[in-house]
Amino acid sequence: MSIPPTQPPQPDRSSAAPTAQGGITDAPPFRYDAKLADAIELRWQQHWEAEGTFHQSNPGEPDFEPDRPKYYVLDMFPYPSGAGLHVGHPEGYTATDIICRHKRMKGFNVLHPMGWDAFGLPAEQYAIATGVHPAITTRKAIDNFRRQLKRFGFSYDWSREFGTIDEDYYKWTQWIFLKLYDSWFDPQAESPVYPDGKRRRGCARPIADLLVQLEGGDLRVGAEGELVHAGSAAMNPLAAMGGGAEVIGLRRWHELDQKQRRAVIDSQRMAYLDQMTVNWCPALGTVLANDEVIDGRSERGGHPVMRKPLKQWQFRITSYADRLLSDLQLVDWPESTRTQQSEWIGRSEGAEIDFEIDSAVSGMNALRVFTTRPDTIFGTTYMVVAPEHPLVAAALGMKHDAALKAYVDAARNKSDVDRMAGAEKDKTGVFTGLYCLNPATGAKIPIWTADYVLMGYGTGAIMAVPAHDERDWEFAKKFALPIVEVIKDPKGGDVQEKCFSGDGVGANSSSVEVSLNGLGVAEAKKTTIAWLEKTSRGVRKVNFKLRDWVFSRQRYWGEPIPIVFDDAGNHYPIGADHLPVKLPDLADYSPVESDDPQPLLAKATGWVHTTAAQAGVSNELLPPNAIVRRETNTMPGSAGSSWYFLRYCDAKNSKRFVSREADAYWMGGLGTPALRAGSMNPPPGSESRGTQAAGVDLYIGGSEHAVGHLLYSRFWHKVLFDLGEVCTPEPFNKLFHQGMITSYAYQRPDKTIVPMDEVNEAADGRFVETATGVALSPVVTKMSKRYKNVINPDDIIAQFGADTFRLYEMYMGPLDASKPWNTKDTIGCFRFLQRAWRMTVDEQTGELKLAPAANPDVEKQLHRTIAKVDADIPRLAFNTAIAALIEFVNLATAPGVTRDQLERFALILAPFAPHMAEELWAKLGHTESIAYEPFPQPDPKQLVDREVEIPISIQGKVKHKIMVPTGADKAAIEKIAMSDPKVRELIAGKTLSKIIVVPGKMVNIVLG
RNA sequence: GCGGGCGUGGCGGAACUGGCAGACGCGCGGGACUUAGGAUCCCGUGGCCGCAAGGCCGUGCAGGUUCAACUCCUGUCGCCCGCACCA
Repeated sequence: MSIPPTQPPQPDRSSAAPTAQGGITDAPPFRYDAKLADAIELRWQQHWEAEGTFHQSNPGEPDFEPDRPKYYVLDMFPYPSGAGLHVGHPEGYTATDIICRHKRMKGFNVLHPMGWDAFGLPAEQYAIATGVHPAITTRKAIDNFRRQLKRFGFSYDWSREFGTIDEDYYKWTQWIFLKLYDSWFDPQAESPVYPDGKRRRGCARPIADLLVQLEGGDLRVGAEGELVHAGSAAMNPLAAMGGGAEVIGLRRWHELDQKQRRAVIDSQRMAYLDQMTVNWCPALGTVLANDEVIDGRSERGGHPVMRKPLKQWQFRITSYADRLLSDLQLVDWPESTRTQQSEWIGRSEGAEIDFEIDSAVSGMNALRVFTTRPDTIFGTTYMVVAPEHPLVAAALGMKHDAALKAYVDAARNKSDVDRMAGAEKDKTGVFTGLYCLNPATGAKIPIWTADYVLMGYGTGAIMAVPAHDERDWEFAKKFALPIVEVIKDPKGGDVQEKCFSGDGVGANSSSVEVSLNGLGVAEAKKTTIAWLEKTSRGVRKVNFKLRDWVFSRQRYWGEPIPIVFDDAGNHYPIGADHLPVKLPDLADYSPVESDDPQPLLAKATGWVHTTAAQAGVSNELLPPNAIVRRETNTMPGSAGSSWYFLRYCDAKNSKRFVSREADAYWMGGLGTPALRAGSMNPPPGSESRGTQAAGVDLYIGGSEHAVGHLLYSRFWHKVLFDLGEVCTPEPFNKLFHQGMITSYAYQRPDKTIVPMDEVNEAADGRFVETATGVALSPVVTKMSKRYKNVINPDDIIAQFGADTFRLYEMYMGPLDASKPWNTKDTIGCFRFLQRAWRMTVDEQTGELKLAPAANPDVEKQLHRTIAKVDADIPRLAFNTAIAALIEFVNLATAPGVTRDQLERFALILAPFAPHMAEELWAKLGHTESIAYEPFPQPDPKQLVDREVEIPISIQGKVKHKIMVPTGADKAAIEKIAMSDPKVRELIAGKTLSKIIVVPGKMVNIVLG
């Protein structure tokens, strides 16, 4: 490193210059105002950039320091929009920057990268609106974001920067897609070893392994193409149901023809192509994932979303449901986020039960249902199937029923908005004309169809027990179906009046085969399932709400899916050595608004039609000159963000998506050799729940990603872990969500909101609408263009500088709380920096002015401040750390600080206000950046006083205070208290009942 | 409806494991320096009573546990976030 400037840049103040507050000033030349802050900050930002101060090398690189422990701090990378940075971005980014700067000073190798989540719908839509190619607008937005982030002085290692739209990057996104394409989930196999030393059951394996097992005869193929273990134990319990051990239609691999074999393999892939009902948004011209649909409307734009059958690429995330759920226990995440994920996964235990159909329906003799309440089977008085259930189509095929047909058609054509609105309204439904038999009672019961039963969950059919299920009860009441009580409410409620879904005792539940009478719910469930399994009428079953991840989008601005098709519609992967499949240029990339999905890339006809050799398909799969058609769907926005944290570890690698060494070091959690060998304790501040799962040490971002991004990333990471490509089962060890920064807005009495620039503040502090004079009340809302209450970070930096901005956002309140921005309050942080500056720098000359000798009170307070800041930073309690810094300056201003004290103060200020800290550090004569100087240690002796003041309470109320020696025991304190004249006076003439002494804390005297 | 979280001065917030409620900042009041101040500095600032000393009240509301409750328990009201016919 070169010698940094020791003189501050001389700002232009030749004439009366505007101050931060815009008035005319004759302020001294070295006053810390907006102009000087700007000069200092730009000077240091240029210096850091020129010197590569925050470049962090990887293991194996020349200047890598292997003896230091590692710490990987990740921000959720931004989606660069044309609007530029929002004040919400720097909130999380400042927090991580403080952590990183602190860790560096504590001797860690710190990985702190930044990049761009740049594919996606908004850029495409903006491009459509303006007619400019999304690549151009996106690059421009990235440049602006980068400029803004650099202006905050964040200590990113910019050498690792990339965007998801970079060919070097999406090449590997496509490579991961192919990894998923070329693997299957083996429920019998065990995962690689977790950091806890154990393996987990159920693991992704290469398709090649599946072929070996099929060819070797270990696996056979069932009637419906499912895999069955040759050892007779069915992999799919359903296959064993009904047919007993002798499974009909079990075939060996060599008995299958080419087409059948392909179908079996393709149906096992982790990435598979299948017809499914999708969320189709006609207005956006694309399919959306479940988490992109809010209340039946698109998350972006709020357009209606329809259900539509479509062939789509999907990921078998459901096969990981169990591990995604149980591994949540390994990570140090907010409770609310873990709860959200586990509810999204939605595990429920119950049984699948076959009800014999008591009507002649061709090809169907049983109706299979899923229930979590098998214990209520005796109370089943009717059945309900979803309108899309095959049984309904069968019923319609047998006999014309106008009412039934009308109902089914209506349900099919309903958008999700309408169907969900139905949830609020009455139950609807139609009798199908079919009956089945209750296996418990033998009673003949009707089969209805109703849209409150969803085809996508369970088997799309339920056994209705109106006595003990709220929804069934409502339906039964409406259609006058019988309600039979089979669980006695201990409180004696009447199920004809109100359904009872709590725990109680079985009743009316006895047959020749089984009796549940007198059993509690849990016991009755067990008994029922045992009976069902014994009589082959049903099996224990676990269901999940989680659906497979739909991965096809009909958009332009996304990663192409590296697949081609032959004439017969068979798909083939593109060889890894032919990646990336580059996104072709399109003359016209506007969407085709249509009820019938049209991928945009189909317009690139020259690109779509190619040969196997040109596309890069292995000639083992297809002859080189075979005519093929490229996949025209693209990947969703969540593709690139599902693994970007891995790329940062080794961003320039052209051989692998991340080198094994870089992954092991940065993601491994036990990066330091000494730590790995157990010869060193983890450094203080690193003790989290973590290293059970390892991964990124700290990940900060918004809670809106609690299910989408954070679940998808976990899934990809687990597949890569199972396939041996990465070394940890979880990507993010500690997760933290910053709260939303809101803003004030003004509300009329009718609750409508007035834009900020149409509001006047009256002299008495009340607010009125300028146009009407109507009185308004201030409310806290999301920042929004509509309310004109959006704060632009550039404006704040221009007014106060980046150090003030950083301090203010961290000082507003707890990091995870939602807080209102109040520009007025920023002045407090600005004044703090100004006072700190004035305390040590002569405002006329710019020279340091230091006290010749240390004031003991200042010294003591400095040690306490160091201890407080050092403890608060790892807790992410920046607001209280900053308060402590302010207190120190307030106390030290009058006596002044010595050179030695200023050094320590600059060091503890550095994580928060790095520019001023560097400036002071340089003024102190240092030639190296403050960034890697050791964080000061407090002297423990300075942290305790010889005497402490403790309160004396009488009857629990503080009446007096006394001084006692630190460490005095109960007896000593009681003696001091009782001999104190004031205390004697207070208790004179009263009867003592009890004296409670908490050493070092307080004394409470209880009178009789 | 279900799940999670939160209610503390005029405002943002602090208070570690039950032990002095209101740290720190904004705002406000007073003063200093000033031709001037929307700059800067100093003092004060939860409410009520009192000249003062001091007293009483006070962490959404109502109870409870405790020598002691912002903190724990029960009930209740309000706000925010997530999920929402998942059988």
